[in-house]
Amino acid sequence: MTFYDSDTSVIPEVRTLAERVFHQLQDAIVRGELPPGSKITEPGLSKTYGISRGPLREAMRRLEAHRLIERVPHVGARVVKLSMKELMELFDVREALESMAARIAAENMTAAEIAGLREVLAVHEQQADLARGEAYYQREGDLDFHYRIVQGSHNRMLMALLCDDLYYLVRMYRTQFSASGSRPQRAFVEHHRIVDAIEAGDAELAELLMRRHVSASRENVMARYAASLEGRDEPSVVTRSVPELSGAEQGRPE
Amino acid sequence: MTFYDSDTSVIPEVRTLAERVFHQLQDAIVRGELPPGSKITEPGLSKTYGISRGPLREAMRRLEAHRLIERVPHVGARVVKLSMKELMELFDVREALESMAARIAAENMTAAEIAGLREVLAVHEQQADLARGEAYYQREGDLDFHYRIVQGSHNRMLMALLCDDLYYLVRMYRTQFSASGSRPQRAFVEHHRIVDAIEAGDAELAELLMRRHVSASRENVMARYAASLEGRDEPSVVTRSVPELSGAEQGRPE
DNA sequence: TCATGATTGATTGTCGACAATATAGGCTTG
DNA sequence: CAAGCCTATATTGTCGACAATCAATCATGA
Repeated sequence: MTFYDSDTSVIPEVRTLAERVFHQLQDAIVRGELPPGSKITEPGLSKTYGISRGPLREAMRRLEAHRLIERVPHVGARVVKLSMKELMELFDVREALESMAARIAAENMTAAEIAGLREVLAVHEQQADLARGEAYYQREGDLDFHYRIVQGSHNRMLMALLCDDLYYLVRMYRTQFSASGSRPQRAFVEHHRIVDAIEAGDAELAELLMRRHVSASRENVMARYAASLEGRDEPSVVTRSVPELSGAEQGRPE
Repeated sequence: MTFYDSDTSVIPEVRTLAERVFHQLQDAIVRGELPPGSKITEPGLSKTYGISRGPLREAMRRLEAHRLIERVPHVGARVVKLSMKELMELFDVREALESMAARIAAENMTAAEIAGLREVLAVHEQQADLARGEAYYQREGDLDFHYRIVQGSHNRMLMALLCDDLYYLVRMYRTQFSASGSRPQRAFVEHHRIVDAIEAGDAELAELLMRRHVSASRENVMARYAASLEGRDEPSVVTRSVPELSGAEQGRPE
């Protein structure tokens, strides 16, 4: 049970049909059930989820706002397909935003929140011992760690941008590029040092370390991508064909 | 004629009714015609703009995504009202994002783009000579300057976040807090130095200067706010009552 | 007089149907 | 045989009406 599941995925607000189907679609996209680039049609999803096109359009509009789908007027919508360039752009934005978050968190985080952070790290350490190759939990845990620091900034705008928008894209990229966790030890150490800086109230150091941490993650992804282009030894960038859900069609958006 | 007007406000896409009324509403909110905190109702706007509730709901959903209105299920929507805390949060995010944008822009901007930047600064200088007290154009020009640098980063995600979302909030704050431009000379100098760094390809310096520039602007706003709280000498934070458009009601959202 | 409850009014959520537009395929023509 | 046009179909955009929910008002009782 990860932290962000407890307040975003599991029954966040079931007040309206549009809300419900929005979260269902969001989950389907992030999990890879609706593969990137696949065309999604309103009548299709309408029948699949058993609702009218009204609330469905509203859900799709929200998905578009969160950059999970792309719509073209009078043409249709497709699940967003992150190119390597866009993925690097995402890392740039994360670096800028999360380093700022770490800086503010170092100034504002409560003792309880810091304790929670330490607890998360402890859980990671256990999982790192158990699941050596299966680094999936580690990666989800990594996101959990970043989640808590952003929340620790107590900056609602940062939280909205990172937690509500960008992190869904990050999770989506992990399924799209089938990113099994590399460099787990290094990341562990970096996480610990960041928490140390936050606990010491050293805002500048926390910012610097977070910046380096995200940047290192970016370079790691970039290196794996470059390696996968020449020698196909390391299986990283594979567009896995996933069973379709509603007229999923692996086509080029442009 | 500002730069961003040429590709966001003036007839951006008239493909659908929802698009058109979205931009109309966006403009009305930013210009202050729909005052912050006022409740907007679907039948009201529906009659005002002469369209059905369908496309209107779509437009409102987009406004919500851009953080210009806030919706509560089964209750209604209100124009967002920036508190001082949220305004400071906005400056934090701007500082993080725009400093990153300046860094990338210093690496990627073309000679033509840099020339355009210089031209913008030249226009500002003229306007600073002409309209001394009326610094409104200067402020809009300031936003124009920032706009071009973000575009110079060639980072679509940064452009989307800053130009499509945050800058509308910034313009809205300027009407909400009736921010007439202070510290114009200082800002001029800072702008020039930033362009110098970009032209020299000094990414680190451009980043640092932009960070300081945004931070200084933040501190300036903060100081004016603090001053307006004690002595009412300097007229800055005034919630001006604007003529209503459709059932505008100056009520507290919570 | 004040608190509490039901009732009424309005607003939002949802649905099905019609009109406008774009894509795909076949047909005609050079 | 290829290229361009035209038609047909499916999808999107828009509309009006009905149902569900919330806020305010008014009546009632302590």
